[in-house]
Amino acid sequence: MRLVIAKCSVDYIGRLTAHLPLATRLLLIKADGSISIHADDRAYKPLNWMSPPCRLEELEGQWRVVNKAGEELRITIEDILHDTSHELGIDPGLVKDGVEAHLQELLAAAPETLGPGFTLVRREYMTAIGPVDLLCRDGAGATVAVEIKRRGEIDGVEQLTRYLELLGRDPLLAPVTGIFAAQEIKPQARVLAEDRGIRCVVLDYNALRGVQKDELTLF
Amino acid sequence: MRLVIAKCSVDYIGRLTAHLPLATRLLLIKADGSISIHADDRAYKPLNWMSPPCRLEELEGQWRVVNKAGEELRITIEDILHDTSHELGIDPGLVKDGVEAHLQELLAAAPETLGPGFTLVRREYMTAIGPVDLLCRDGAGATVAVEIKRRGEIDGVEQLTRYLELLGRDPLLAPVTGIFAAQEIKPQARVLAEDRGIRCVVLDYNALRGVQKDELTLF
DNA sequence: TGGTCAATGTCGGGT
DNA sequence: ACCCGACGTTGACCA
Repeated sequence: MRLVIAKCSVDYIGRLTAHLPLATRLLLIKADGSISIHADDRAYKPLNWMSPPCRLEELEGQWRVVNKAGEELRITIEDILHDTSHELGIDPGLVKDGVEAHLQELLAAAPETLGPGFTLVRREYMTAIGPVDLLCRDGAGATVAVEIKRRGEIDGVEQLTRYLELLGRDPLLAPVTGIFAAQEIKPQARVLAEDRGIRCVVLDYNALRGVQKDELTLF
Repeated sequence: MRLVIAKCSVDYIGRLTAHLPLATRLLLIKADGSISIHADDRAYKPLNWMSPPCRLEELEGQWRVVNKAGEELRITIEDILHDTSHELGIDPGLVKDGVEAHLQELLAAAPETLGPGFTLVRREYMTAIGPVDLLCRDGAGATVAVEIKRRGEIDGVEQLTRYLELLGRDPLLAPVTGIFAAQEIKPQARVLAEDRGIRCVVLDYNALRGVQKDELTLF
């Protein structure tokens, strides 16, 4: 990893055109060849960047980065104030807990959370337009499609609606009802869902984890 | 801006929980108080970060970053290999060209691109569920809602469908037809749109710019 | 490779 | 502060 503080201007010509006027910035060159240009604010986002795979051609006062798609970053260097390189090695990577996949896992292990007598048919039930998070049967044996979100918003309701429309045409499954399950459901999403006859269920991650733990202690 | 290369492990407790095992990484501390932790790959995304506003408390071998929402980043420092600070000043900021706003601007100036006799009623026509990109009238005087995208995908069709449903209930506007206009329209989005009676129009950014330029030269 | 979806999405604008 | 939509979204996963 190479860290360069430089007075520079930048032009990007690719999916759009963008220009950065002359100023002092951080140029962050990584071992995979990627480069990002940071100002002294916004933790997350560089002002400009080029993702790998790409190639950096370093000329006098003019750096040029190009990728396969023909996108180009042109960095005009006025002055270099700092230039150091550091050996970092391969990172062991990030371990996450609490994302949607875990909610799905926990709910698949405890479908009765959604209603009495609920049983799981399949997780990630494939359809032509994408996978349904959970396919269940309710206490009466009717098919229920479940869309799981961390935060339930309108997009999620639309997604579930598309699945319901498709699944409802399958005579082996019809009639199919829907459940929109999330840790938090935005009011507008709830209105839209209920207007379409989709039941909303608010999930408690810790409680679900507790349920699973209790079940584990049975063995 | 402060650049630290350190052997560290990191824990994030917030919207989710995440852990980074011990390794050498870049800690990027910006003037606005934000911090991001980078490995030697992936141009764009840090492994971990905290967005401003947040506060960094620096103890012996243990950094702690917290924000208003109670999210926390705990950085355990094993060894510091590099530590420099640099004055960057305020960045003049990025100038973009070719984003959706420009497409909308150009199309608003040349509504006849969408069909003979088309006229503009309003850009960003407000509704209860959000702004319609363009509201037009066709050659026969009927209302047309136009959704503009750089890349037309299913989400955009859903969005336009919601607007059409709402606008169609307004007796002053009804009946309302829809146009899905984009520089590129994905096949699945086209199928969905046309299935719902929405016309698809592929836009040529350069041609549109040409039209506008021609009009400008008339004056 | 292309399609679909999640994300600690981030960011900006309007109400 | 909430809501909504764009983003060079990025990134992962699966057919």
